[in-house]
Amino acid sequence: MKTYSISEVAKELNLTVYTLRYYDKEGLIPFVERTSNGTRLFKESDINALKVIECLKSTGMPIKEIKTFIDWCSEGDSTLPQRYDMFMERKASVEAQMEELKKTMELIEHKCLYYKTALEAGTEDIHKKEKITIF
Amino acid sequence: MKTYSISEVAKELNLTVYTLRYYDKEGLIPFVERTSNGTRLFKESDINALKVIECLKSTGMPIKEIKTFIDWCSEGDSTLPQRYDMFMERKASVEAQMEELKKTMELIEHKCLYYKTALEAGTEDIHKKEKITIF
DNA sequence: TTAATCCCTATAGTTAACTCTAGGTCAAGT
DNA sequence: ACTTGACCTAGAGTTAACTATAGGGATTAA
Repeated sequence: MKTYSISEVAKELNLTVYTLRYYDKEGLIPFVERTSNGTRLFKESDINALKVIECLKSTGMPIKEIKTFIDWCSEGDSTLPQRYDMFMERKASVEAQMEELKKTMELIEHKCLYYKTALEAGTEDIHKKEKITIF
Repeated sequence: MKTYSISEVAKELNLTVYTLRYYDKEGLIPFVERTSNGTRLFKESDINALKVIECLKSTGMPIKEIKTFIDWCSEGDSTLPQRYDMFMERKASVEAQMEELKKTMELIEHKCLYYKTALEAGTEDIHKKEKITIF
């Protein structure tokens, strides 16, 4: 079975070797095997697991909570309910983040317009006259 | 003109007074006036400015960059191009974040399904048989 | 008038998530 | 034989963004 070195995995996932070792130290990747002298050997499935970890991280989940999930995975079928709930919570969280981003986008787009108009007029005063000032 | 105390503003914006004083120290709200003995008096417009600051923060913009923007605002019309460019960049960034979140959501939803099926079957092995394993 | 409750500053401490350094092992190339 | 360049651990350092503490001033309620 093909394996990858830590630096190959780092490159593939746009992480540093420091980060990967840090994840290991924090218990996120206990399944990664080692050679007799301690060198980590990453399997394809380990890289996939890391992709899930990165996905969870991108939802804003802290590393400690991700570790809890990894621990559940190691414990087997008895933790299926917890893991299901966790992903449902993540889903709700991502939905909320999308809503937030939408609102943010509205304000940002408003400001883009605000500054476009001001730039064309050469002065911000145009908005004071028009009473559309926000800032 | 009506003014607000730091704790009123904190409550309104779901921040702490610590955070507001920290923002002040970092130069994000140089326009907030003071009484003779140093107590901050927030105007309605200051609260609106803080809402814009929170919006920028929610796009992932670091406080130092927000300060740069605030400085530009103080400098007047000569910095309109920079400010316009900044908001256009923010817009692009938020668009990218939305794309990212969408991809994240796909994986999360996939895992929700994965665990729903496993939960119904009582075991994760169902996926090993069906070869839909991801993790 | 005194106690509570707000406000202030300066500065120290915290937390998360890295990021780096020192010191060492091991395999491959010259 | 020796240098280069991967890899390793333990532990120190960094950064951002708070968060809290100590010590003090002003206003208000009893």
